[in-house]
Amino acid sequence: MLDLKYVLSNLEEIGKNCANRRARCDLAALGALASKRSMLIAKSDELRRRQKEVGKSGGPAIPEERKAMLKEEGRRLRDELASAAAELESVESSLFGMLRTIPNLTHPAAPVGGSEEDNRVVRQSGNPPRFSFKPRDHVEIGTMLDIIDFDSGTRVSGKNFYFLKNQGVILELALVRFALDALSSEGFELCSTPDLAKDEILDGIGFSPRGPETQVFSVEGMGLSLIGTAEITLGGMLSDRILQKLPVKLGGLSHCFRTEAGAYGKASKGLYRVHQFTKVEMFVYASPEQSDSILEDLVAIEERIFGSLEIPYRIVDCCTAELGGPAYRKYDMEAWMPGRGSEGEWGEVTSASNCTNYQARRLKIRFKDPGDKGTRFVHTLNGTAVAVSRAIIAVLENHQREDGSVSIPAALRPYTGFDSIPHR
RNA sequence: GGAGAGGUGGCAGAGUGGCCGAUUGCGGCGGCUUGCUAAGCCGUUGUAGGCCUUACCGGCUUACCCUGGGUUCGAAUCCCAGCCUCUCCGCCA
Repeated sequence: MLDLKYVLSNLEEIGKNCANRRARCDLAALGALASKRSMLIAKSDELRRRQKEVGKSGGPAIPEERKAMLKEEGRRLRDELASAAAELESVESSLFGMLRTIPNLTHPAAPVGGSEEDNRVVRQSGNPPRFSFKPRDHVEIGTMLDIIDFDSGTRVSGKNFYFLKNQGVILELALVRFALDALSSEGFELCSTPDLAKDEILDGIGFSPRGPETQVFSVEGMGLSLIGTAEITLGGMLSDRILQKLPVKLGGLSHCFRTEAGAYGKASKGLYRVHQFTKVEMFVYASPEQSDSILEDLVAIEERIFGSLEIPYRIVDCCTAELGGPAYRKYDMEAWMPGRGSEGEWGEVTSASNCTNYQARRLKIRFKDPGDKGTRFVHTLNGTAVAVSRAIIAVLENHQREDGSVSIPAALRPYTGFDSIPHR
């Protein structure tokens, strides 16, 4: 959420930003609600002030007659206050509801554009591998090697669920451990997080837990939802706190659950778009001065991880329309997936965002600036270290051999304990 | 799951209907004292919203004593519900 005062005093900038981001907002209505809110607060404050005054002039030993008058006056104030408070509540709920739909400001260097084609490719590492045979996709490989079982997943849990089996299980754990070790050596504090979180936390991070196009599964009657990413739990971890030392770097392991509502029609074979996967996530609380450069650091870590896995990738600077609500700037990493499309395609495997103070404002995460009295909101950043399901696609498809077996990249072998997955 | 105790400012800990945004101690900050240190003395010290003023400083006001309701002219204080913590018992991966 943006700062209300900032929005009100920079209407033109906000309007332009909303347009760039393809977000709808009615700033005139917002302004009208905001002045109504100020008026109602002033009114309630004044009523409460008089109420206090009346209360104080009470006391135990005053004449009955005067007491009766005070009671009368007090009751009147109470009723007036109740109606003002009710009106204020309704005004605030529409005002803040509206404010929450306004997306974050945008980094001046982020490309302006309305669709994926407007994302800017920043750099590429490696080239798509050349196979002397027709490469298989991961669904075929996974089934052949008996390491992924989609049919059982569908029977037990429904479409877009899966079982990992045999070396597939070990591969998942190896990727997780590999990523955790990488983060640990980068100074991240490791966490394994809850897989469910309170709806208010989801909301603060910018996920809407309810509603028709929600991306998250909710637990009936509990006020809890299955998390779509550990960004939610890691960001919630320090909510309502005043931090002393920045940056705070957390590396979180969790399962991620997504409904993928509205994702019909997009290329989504096999593991690419599933309802549940395991992910190691980076989350950083930083000062406003640090956040730009930390975003670059996060991307560099992602690149080292995929570089070590010997997977060709490219980094894209996401355009305004693709940023989502909270991100100020976002870099996606796309890995080459030889089995995707007819001749292979780039597919998103990680994503790193700087959300500036957009999430921190709602989650009330501040820090003390030693130079300054008072507190300021921190900046939050997040980035994927390894999203296991998509990493498995990239590993299997890039390292496949003609007979269907898969060679394990050297960096991963200490974690798997085997150097290839043979065809059975 | 059952029984008890409790949740107050950075921390400790008073406060059982109006004099309480809250005694006091510690800590923090500023100053005095001091050859240095220790000690002592004086002062100061929460967060957020609204209005006004504004280059800056600031002024007025409201809210916040776990959360949400209620009683009352008036609630940290009384009542109800919930959450959390601690102790004991039971159950369990």
